[in-house]
Amino acid sequence: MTPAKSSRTPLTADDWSAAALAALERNGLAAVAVEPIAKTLGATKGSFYWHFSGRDDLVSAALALWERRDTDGVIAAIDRARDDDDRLRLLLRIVLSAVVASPGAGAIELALQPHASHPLVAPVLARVTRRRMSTLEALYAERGLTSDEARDRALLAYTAYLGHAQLAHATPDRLPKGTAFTAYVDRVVESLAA
Amino acid sequence: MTPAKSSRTPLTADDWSAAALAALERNGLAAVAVEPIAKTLGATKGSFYWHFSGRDDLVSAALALWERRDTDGVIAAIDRARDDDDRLRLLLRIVLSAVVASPGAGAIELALQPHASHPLVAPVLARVTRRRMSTLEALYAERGLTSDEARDRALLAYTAYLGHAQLAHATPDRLPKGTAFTAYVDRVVESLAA
DNA sequence: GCTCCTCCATACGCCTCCGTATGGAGGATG
DNA sequence: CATCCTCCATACGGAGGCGTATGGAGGAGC
Repeated sequence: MTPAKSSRTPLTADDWSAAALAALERNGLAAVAVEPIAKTLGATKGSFYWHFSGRDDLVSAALALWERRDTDGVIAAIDRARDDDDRLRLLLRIVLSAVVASPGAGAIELALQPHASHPLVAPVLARVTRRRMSTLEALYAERGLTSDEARDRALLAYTAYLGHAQLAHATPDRLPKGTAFTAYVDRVVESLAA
Repeated sequence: MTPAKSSRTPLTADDWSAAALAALERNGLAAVAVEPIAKTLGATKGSFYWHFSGRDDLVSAALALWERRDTDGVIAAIDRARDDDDRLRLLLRIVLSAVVASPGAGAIELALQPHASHPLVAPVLARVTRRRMSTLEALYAERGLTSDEARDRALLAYTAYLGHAQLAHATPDRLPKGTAFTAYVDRVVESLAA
């Protein structure tokens, strides 16, 4: 059996952050509540207030974790792609497919929508949006578009992604399934990258 | 002055529904709470429980109000348009512009996102999405597209609208302003209607 | 083996919201 | 003017969340 007998390994702040992010992803910002999350971790508030100063602290940690995981990750993957690949099409295909493949992808920005002006949420949301759009804009500029054109195209591509994620989570039955879905993604990618 | 002296006119269930919808629009489903809304109406729970059976009843009423106001309204406006107008472009232009013109447009579907699977929310969201997409699909079919093509194009147009609304509310500074905005809308409409 | 330091459980008071009980003001109705 | 019915205020109990106080278990270091 596992080494420890009954004494479990101590919880870390990251454990709490991850649990908070999971709660945020599934049930919205209101679900980032100390006592319910403590229950899922098999702990009590005593542990929480040792690692964090309060609920706001936990919310901030979860948002920071999201920013690192979902935005830095994708952007880094694209940067790592071979330069002569069609990185724009690659990026679009990755993110549009991920929304249905991995259940949590794109769920956080949706969960944050009702709290876009929340003092803890707003700066993170602004940063994530700006970085994502800059990446898109650069990819369009790479293809020879003017600055204005690249900006508009990046805008349309990003709004299409956001709406795609929204639809996939709220009313998934509206999206085609199986091969029809990949065909649909192909058409969208072509439409956005043409 | 107004007819009544100090005695205010009695509240109706619609007053509560409208206040609930406003709260939902601004602060999410969690803000549809009896006591805070009572405060904004200058009343107490005593009034509320006269008109409604409980909180769920109020939520349902607000959702029904939204469905009537935001979806029936737009679809009816399009149906009323002269047949030889380009109704697809008209619709797209209306909804894309409304998102920034009237602050509340498109805000409810965003506020509902974290609760898409909520038993009271899910059916309304499904109905609204289905009807909107059917309308779009019919407009594309009108232009001679096949059924499959029309469905895919409607899907892309609707996701672009959703994402546009999301961006406009969460990070409005990412959208161009003034004449640049109308130019952007023109390009999006052309891209979607071409 | 004693001490200290880390990590956490328990217990408490407070606040906010839900839902219920109860009574009362005020117009309608005879 | 007495009565009834509509609409609502007040007051209460309960649930669940936040933050604090306090003590204790258990390993690290000497």
